[in-house]
Order: sequence, then structure tokens, then C-alpha cells
Amino acid sequence: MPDGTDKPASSPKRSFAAPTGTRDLYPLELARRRWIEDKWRKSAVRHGFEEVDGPTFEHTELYTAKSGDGIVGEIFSTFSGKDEAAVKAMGDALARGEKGAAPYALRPEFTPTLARMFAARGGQFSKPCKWSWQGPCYRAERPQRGRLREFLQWNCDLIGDGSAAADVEVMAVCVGLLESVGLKPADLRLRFNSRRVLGSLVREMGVDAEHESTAFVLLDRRDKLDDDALEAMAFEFGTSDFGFLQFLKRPRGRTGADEALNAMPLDARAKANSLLEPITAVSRELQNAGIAEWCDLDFNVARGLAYYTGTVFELHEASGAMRAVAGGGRYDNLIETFGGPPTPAVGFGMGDVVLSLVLQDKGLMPSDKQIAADLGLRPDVFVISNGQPESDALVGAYLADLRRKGMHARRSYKTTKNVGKLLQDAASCNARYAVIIESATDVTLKDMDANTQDKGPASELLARILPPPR
RNA sequence: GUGGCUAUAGCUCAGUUGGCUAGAGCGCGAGGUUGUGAUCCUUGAGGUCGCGGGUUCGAGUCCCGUUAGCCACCCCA
Repeated sequence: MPDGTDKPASSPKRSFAAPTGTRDLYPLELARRRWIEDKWRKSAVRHGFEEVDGPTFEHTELYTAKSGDGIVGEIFSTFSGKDEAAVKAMGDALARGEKGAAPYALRPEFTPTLARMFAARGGQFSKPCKWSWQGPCYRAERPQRGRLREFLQWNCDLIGDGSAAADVEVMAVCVGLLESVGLKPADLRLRFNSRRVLGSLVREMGVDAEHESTAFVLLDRRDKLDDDALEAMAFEFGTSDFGFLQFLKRPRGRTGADEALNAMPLDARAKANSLLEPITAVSRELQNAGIAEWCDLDFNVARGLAYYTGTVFELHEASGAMRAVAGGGRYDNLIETFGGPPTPAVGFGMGDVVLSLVLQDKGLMPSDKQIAADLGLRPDVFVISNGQPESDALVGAYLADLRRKGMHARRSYKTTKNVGKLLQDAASCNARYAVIIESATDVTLKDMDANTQDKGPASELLARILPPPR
């Protein structure tokens, strides 16, 4: 365009940073992520969960319907780009000072997708249906320690069984993961509660059904607010019934059933034992499953998501310093809400960000070499020339042959003929064996772990390390 | 969305009360020595000091703005 500017034809260089809250994963970092994904998947498989997957983005209404305001406010809105009418409508709404909603949302969590999937086709599966999933989720939050805008989540859900045993089966796969990465009950605590029990208790204390969910919010924040702030919020929410206020302001720190019951009004306490039955059922099953030592009953756990109906739980670092590693619970109404048959379901989600932090803090993240070995990425053999021209010429043929036979085979790209430096190259990629080509027929086979080697005919020595023929 | 802290090489950091061509270690590349993963020696690449203004004879250094990152609140995996 002859616009008279003398800008050079080549546009100026511009550098881009990754968007806020996202991660660029270079080989070592991706290997660490794969290691976690591998542990997740294996834990799910061991416990009999089958992997499913769904779309990265959904209709926005899928989340506005049931997820609760917390998550809805963090949605990344998405347009198709071809739907100019929708883009314009949102622009107009914003211009009028209204809130606009995009037609699509990047998934902030997977549970609504799973409930939608089950509502659509769940009838064809035998019950209970045990599904696991892992993949990226997106939330437009301000990043900080343990929190990003794009993160990985692992979900395990058990659909079609409303029993306490089902609740505990889901908790058990979560604990199974922790055990598989070397964590101990002293490191992490699984705090559980029941919304149904909590609901009947607060009703006994004078809170009506309409205010039940705001009562849960208050209980969830007990540890973070002082009595005055709690009381102020309670009045604001219209949940200032005397009995409930006393319960809300009971001493902090102790979280078990006895402490909670002692803080309740007498007439409520009288009925409490029968009201507590759902929780005692869970406790029994925790014993049966052998994971009780990981778990604490905690009346402060209510969970933010609006769709939880029964048992709820959160997994926290024992010191309580860090945010939740995982959280979940029972959502018996969600599938019906999405047009399916009334179906009980329970599940949890675990994020990779906090889990990685915990593993690092505890020194449980394996070395990069160990991770590569765990993932089957360790080179089987490293091919080296002894520096003679006839050996140099054979490197490519050896590589091709070994690879064709199923070996992970590598070579050096350095120009040096120094065997020591080439072995250093082999060691730095953690190759299991090194093959030094000595002549047209002979090689030295070096066991890099044992630091032993033999020299002889190639056909004979390589036969030792080749995988058995199928 | 609110607040605090930080910003010099890929990484970890020096850089004096403002003063010559901005440094080190590690890592990366090349070469040498010892036919075997170590050690050692030589050498190279890589930075408009986050970006934009201002003060000054002179700014990596002082001031303002901005962006990004980290941390906390909020919320949550």
C-alpha cells in the first residue's frame, strides 16, 4: 500500500508471553506432568474406573444452571467467531451496562459435562457406572501459588449408587492415588462431612430450608472469620437464628461430631443421633475400606458448589497451609436436572497444581531420570562410533536396525571422536546400554548401569539386549 | 476485582555514593588431553539491564507511569 510510510517491508519483531496463568511445558516439565497423569490413570484403573472424555467447551448454560456463583464468575467466555450476531448481542449488552453471556464457556470443571453425558446415554451402561477423566480446565482467576488459569484436573465419579459405600469407594480411589505417590496420612487429611446431615442439623437449630445454602456458606467460612464477622454475615443473610448462631460461634479448632453436638441447642441435640446416621454410615465404610486413618469428620466442610447434596469432602495438606488438593461429594440431583433419570452420583476432582506443590514440598517428586524410567522413556541403547571411518559409516545402519526391532535407540550429534565424551552423552540421556562400533563385525556392548562391558561380534552381543521375538 | 513485593544472559545471582565497551557460576555450542561416563585446559554463542517517559554532562543504579511475574484477599483444584 503506497501510504508514504517508510516502514521496512519486514514487520518489526514482536515477542509474546504466554497468557497469564498458563504454562509452557518443556521436555522435563512435561515429563513431570505425564508422571502425575500416569499415576492418576493407574489409580483409577486399579479401582475399576473407566476413562471418559468430553469437550473442552460447553454451552454456557450448562454451568449457570447448577454450578453456583463462584465458578460462574470465573468462566472464560467463548464465541464461535462465525456467530457475529452473538458477538454483537454481547457487545450491546455490555454497552447497556448489562452482563452479557457468551454462548460457550471453556469448562471450569468436568462434573457438569459428565452429568450431561450420563443424562444423554447413561441408560446403556450397567450400574454403577464408574468413570474417570483427566484433562485441562479453565478459570479466569488471578493466579497465585497453587492456582492457575489453565490446570489439569482428575475426576473419578461413581454413578447410580447412592450408598455410603459408594461415597467411600470414591474417597478410596483418591486415597489410593496418594499412597501410590508416597504420601502418608500425616501429610494430607481427607476431611468429610454430609450436607444432608448439616442441613437437618441447621434446620433443627431454626434455619429454614430457604436459607440452608447460606448457612452452609457461613459454616464453610468459620475458620477464616471471627465471631463478629460471622454474626454480621448471618444477619445479612437472614440466618441469625439463635441456636444456629451459637453453633456457628462455637470454639474453633475441634471439628468432630461431639464438639459440634455440644454446641447445639438441647432440643436439637436430642434428635441429633438419628440425624447423624448418614455420617456414621460413612465412618463405618471408611473402616471397611481401610482408609479411615486418612479421614477426619469435619463439620466445617460444606463446599462451595451448589449441586452437592450429601457427603462432601476436601483433601488438605495436614498443616492446613495450602489450598485444597482435591474436593468432591455427592450430587444426587444433577443428572436429573440435565434431563436424565433421577440418578445418585458421587465424585471428586483433584488438581495437578497443588498436588505438584505438595509432592515437591515433601520431597516426593522423583528425579527426572526416575520419571523418564517410570514412563518408559529411558533409551535402551546408545550407538557410538569408535572414530574409525568404517565405524562412522555404520552408525546409521545400527540405529535403523535396532529401532526396527523395537528398541529405543539414540546416537550422539556431537562431532567429537572422543569416546569418553560420547559416553558422557550416553550417560546424560540415561541410556541403559552403549554400543561402540569397533569394526565392520565387532562391537563393544557396555552396560551403563553395571559399568561392565564386553567386546565381540555384533550379532552375538546385541542378541543379549534385543527384546524377545513376538 | 482489591492490595503488597519483585524485574540484569536459558537458570541462580553480582554490579559500590549515578561514571569507560554490563560481569560471574552453572547450563548450552566448538576444540584439546586421557580409548570409557570423572577431572583438567582453551574457546564460542547468548543481554537494546521488562517496556515507556523524566531528572542528569552521564541512568542497570534516582523519579513517574506501564506491563509481566510472584504472594495475599476473594474463590477454589
